[in-house]
Amino acid sequence: MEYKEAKEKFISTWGSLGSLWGINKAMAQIQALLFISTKPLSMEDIMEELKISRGNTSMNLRQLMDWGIVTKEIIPGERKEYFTTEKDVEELARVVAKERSRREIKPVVKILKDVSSINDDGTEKTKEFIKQTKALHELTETMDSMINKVVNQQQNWLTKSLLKLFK
Amino acid sequence: MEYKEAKEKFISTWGSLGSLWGINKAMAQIQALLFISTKPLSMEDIMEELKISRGNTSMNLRQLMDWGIVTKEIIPGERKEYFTTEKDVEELARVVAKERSRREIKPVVKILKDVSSINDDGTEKTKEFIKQTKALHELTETMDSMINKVVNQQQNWLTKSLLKLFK
DNA sequence: TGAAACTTTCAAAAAATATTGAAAGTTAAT
DNA sequence: ATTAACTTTCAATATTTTTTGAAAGTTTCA
Repeated sequence: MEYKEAKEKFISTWGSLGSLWGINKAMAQIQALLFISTKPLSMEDIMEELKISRGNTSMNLRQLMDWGIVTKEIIPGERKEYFTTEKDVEELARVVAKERSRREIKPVVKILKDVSSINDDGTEKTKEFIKQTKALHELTETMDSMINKVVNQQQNWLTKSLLKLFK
Repeated sequence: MEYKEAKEKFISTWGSLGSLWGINKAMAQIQALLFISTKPLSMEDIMEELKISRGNTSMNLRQLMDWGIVTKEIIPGERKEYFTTEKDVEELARVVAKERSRREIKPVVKILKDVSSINDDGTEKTKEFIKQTKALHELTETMDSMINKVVNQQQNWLTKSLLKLFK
């Protein structure tokens, strides 16, 4: 396999994987492109490489910046804006996990807590509802706490310690 | 909050959360409904409660069965088919994690392995590509191995041991 | 075997989501 | 203050995904 083919395969795979980490295709592809680039890229560069429109590029770059994964790079003497992504995979994983926890898991934990706290009127269906949503609440909270613990560790802790632990 | 309101809130929250665990809204809602039900439900029951069509119900029940989360229950003397879901949250988490690993993570790990194995022609861009995709391959493989390790543990191991470890 | 009771399939329709592109907005240099 | 170089916004459009519903299929019982 040649560089060009491998690159295209990587970008498209990473793009379709977007759903797994909760972002859209273009967003994932832009990140993938920056991830393997040896230098910061301009909006033009990205549009050209991925064959997507200016508006699309602009909106998705903003979202990537909101996630904290991509940063603007100002190149002295240049008018254009350039972009780079976090190059360290573990830091990347940490940021993604943290954001998903904040955006998606925490709100759900809150709702599970609320709905599992309804008054027990003694009926079977209410008892079952409380029991099941409580169990879900506890599991979700445990998972979230795990994620956040991992996320707050030092560089390399993730691979080194966890791999030992689980292998 | 009354039972009815809590139930509706739970089902709709769980439904919109579907994306987090990689299934669609109707599928997640059917699972949620079965999860808090005190008895197996028929297709009619589900259609009625969730206000969705027969075809939709049938297709999504099949998918839930493919995932191994929902099972058909034959009630003696009844012509209709009834459905129940796995009621134990940890078993549920285990099944979901295992399926996602198999369906989504493993194929990606394979592609990452392939693309990171291209011939190093000595150019900077090829070197960067190999370095970055290798790092991603390793991380993804580590994560997947963790997930599978957790997934194969005994009942309760997840909550009891991991919580202690991370709290 | 016939027919009632039920489930599955799938083409068409609807809904949700992503993308475009051009106008409006911003910034920096002269 | 003007203009050139660039970015952002957003209504319109395209694409993808989900849902519907009716016809076809299956099963069970008499």
